[in-house]
Amino acid sequence: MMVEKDNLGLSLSLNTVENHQQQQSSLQLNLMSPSVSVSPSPFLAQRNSWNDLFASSDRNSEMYKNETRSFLKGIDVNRMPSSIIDCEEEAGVSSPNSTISSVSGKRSERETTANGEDNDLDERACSRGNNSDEEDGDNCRKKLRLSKDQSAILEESFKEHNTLNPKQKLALAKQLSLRPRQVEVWFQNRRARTKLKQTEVDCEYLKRCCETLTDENRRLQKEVQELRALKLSPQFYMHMTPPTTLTMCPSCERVAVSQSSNGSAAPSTAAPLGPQQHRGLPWAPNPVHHRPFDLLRPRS
DNA sequence: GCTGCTATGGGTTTTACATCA
DNA sequence: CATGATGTAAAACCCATAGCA
Repeated sequence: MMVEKDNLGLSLSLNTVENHQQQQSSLQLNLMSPSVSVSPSPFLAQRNSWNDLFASSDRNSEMYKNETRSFLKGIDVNRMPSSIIDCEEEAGVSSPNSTISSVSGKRSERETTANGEDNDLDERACSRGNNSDEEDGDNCRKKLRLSKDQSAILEESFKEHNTLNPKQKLALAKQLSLRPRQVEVWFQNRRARTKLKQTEVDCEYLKRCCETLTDENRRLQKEVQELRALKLSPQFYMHMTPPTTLTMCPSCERVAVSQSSNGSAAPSTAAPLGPQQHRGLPWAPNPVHHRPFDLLRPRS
């Protein structure tokens, strides 16, 4: 949906706890991205509020681990809606796409006894179990679109948190009359779309960095040429003072020029004093005019 | 034919658990 | 017996891509 594209909830800093290394590496770029906020990821920030509702969604946390274990032991609170289970039981056995055949015996044994997460195995057998498409018969892949209401609720949930723990998934699935697998897939695809959008933003940003650096390079080369031309002129040497000790001001990063020959503390260049310049101190203007990346930083 | 959305299957990473030295 | 190393299975996730509207 086009409307959705503008509402992807993009963020510069997606370094959430569970992100993999590859994601983190790409997202560090975002810290300087000009088109989006530099504040921490909304996903990260919103995780807490979601967790308030659903205990913990962090799969690294002990609470989550315990939850997962409780799923495997078949706690009733995570039981699927009966209608959904019925659908999956019908579809799961006959589908050629079922992953049941590929799992180990141990796993299969658990499927027969456990509720909750393990229903996903059956869900994978038939990708489509929406209540509205009973007439589909053999073919599971029809009427793929979710309703507007379903999409809106999923979108809202995604804004709250871009990943789901089993409880959240089941609750959403029940609320939307979807199978947990469908909710899971929707979130996966939604994360993929977000990442794609972020990649586009990063790409644009890098492009602009490249352009800025090219301009800067051009400018510096021109400056070098001018200086070389000046160097050829004998008058150039007459204005030069011998270099002595150079130190850097820690606050403004300007170069201090202490001239031991005459003891004066005047700046060595003809540049006027800037607003940050320390009057009365021997800080010369910083030879670096500006940093190219600064130009790209978001201006408030 | 193109586009966007949904679903699938394969591969990877993380975690828990069992076994062994 | 406690402990660390290692192997294995399961779960969750990402990614590429197929199928559908």
